[in-house]
Amino acid sequence: MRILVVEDDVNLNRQLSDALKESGYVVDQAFDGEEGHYLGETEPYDAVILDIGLPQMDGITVVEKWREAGKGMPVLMLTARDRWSDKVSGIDAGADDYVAKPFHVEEVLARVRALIRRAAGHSSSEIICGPVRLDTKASKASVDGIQLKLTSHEFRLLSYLMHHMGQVVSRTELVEHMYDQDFDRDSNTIEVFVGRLRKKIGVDLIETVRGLGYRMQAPNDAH
Amino acid sequence: MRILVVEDDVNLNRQLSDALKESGYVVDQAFDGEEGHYLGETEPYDAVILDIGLPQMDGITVVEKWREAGKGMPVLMLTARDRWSDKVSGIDAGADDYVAKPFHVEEVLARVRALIRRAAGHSSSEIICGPVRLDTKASKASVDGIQLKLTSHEFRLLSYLMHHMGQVVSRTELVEHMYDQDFDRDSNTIEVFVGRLRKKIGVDLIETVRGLGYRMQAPNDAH
DNA sequence: CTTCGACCACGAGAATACGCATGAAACTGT
DNA sequence: ACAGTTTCATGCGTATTCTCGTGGTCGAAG
Repeated sequence: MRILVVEDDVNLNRQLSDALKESGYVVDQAFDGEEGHYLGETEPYDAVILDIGLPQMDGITVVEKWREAGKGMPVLMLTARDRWSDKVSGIDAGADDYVAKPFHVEEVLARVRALIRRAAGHSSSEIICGPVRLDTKASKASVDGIQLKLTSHEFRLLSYLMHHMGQVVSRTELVEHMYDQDFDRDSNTIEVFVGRLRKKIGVDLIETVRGLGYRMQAPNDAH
Repeated sequence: MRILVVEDDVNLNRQLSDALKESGYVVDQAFDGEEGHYLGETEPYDAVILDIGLPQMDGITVVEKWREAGKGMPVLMLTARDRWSDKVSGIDAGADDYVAKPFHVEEVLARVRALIRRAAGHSSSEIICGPVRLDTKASKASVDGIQLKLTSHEFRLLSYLMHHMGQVVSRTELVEHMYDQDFDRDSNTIEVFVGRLRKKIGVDLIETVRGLGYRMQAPNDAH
């Protein structure tokens, strides 16, 4: 899962980004409205954390522009004080949620989790696919009840696949959501990781759809 | 749009319900956790507003039970002020959003709007033609409920035909949509693929219109 | 009603593209 | 410097796609 943090306060930005990375997300940072807007429009993020008060272009304008351009990713707004009118207009402009400063980082993390899982159409913080269980809250996964030991990229791969269960996920889509900005596209890294994941969670769970990508699904189709 | 309000404070409950009705929603009211849980499990709501502190059963438990039972409707939680940990656990239990008391009714309305808007984006994209079902989002197709195993070109062909159901689709049109750029015109690949598709989904569904192309249609023509 | 020509279906093999395993090399943080 | 992790290159096996040839079907015209 790839997240964009747009916040001009350098310290706060780093604090948030670090916490997110710790939870296993890939994070891009922006420090003013224009940079943030540009990134959000060109890169595919699973969620955006957006300060409302920003140099160059304020947060509300940024969201509005994204929504006009058809970008639908979930946006969590950071509002300065208890300016509740800001919150309302932010939400109506297209933001999906807000947190008032000052906030606990834990809370922001919980809200980001909720936004991402809601965007994927899941209602609880645990996603279950056959014997595999993904605990988004703790960033852990298990098979048949026993904990998995996954490397960070393996976890990101599993997480993305499980958030898009039943759907075919292309290689490029995976690359875009597992890595930040620049990454050499032609390589078989994804295949390698899929292979390693399959070895750990069982080979039947990730189906390969030739020419399109991969699909995660509980294996009950004998067909 | 039908909304459930679960709140034990009679005044607050009425206040919210009135505001919602004013906005054009249909509103049901509940005044304790058990009643709320029962209603939410038996009636189909588009959104629920749920107080966290309730008699009989607290809000977090209510959400958890709903989620376990597979109920996925968006839930907006009302939390007592400053109970930061409550918010986090509420969100992780499966609530989609929360508002801290005391709140402005305007704000609750904005959030309900946002929740419903989000939920609407998850209607599944399926095309059905007789016994054939095509799920474009998952890149899957089935006949009489059983999964089809289609290759990527077969799927593309089926997809195009089903998107133009009832219309005659010419060979060149198909070629142009199944292949990027240039393609050797003198070849009968399309015919080959139509043949293979017919073998998999049943021969009656794709009618050949001599001299023009193919037409997909549910087979009920006594002709 | 028959015949003719164009159009289409289908099978089987050849050519290709694709995904996978593997192991070595490069990288990372401790 | 070391152990764990990630990246890259190679070659192989196979599913998929394409080509080709034959025979069948349809429709119009005589």
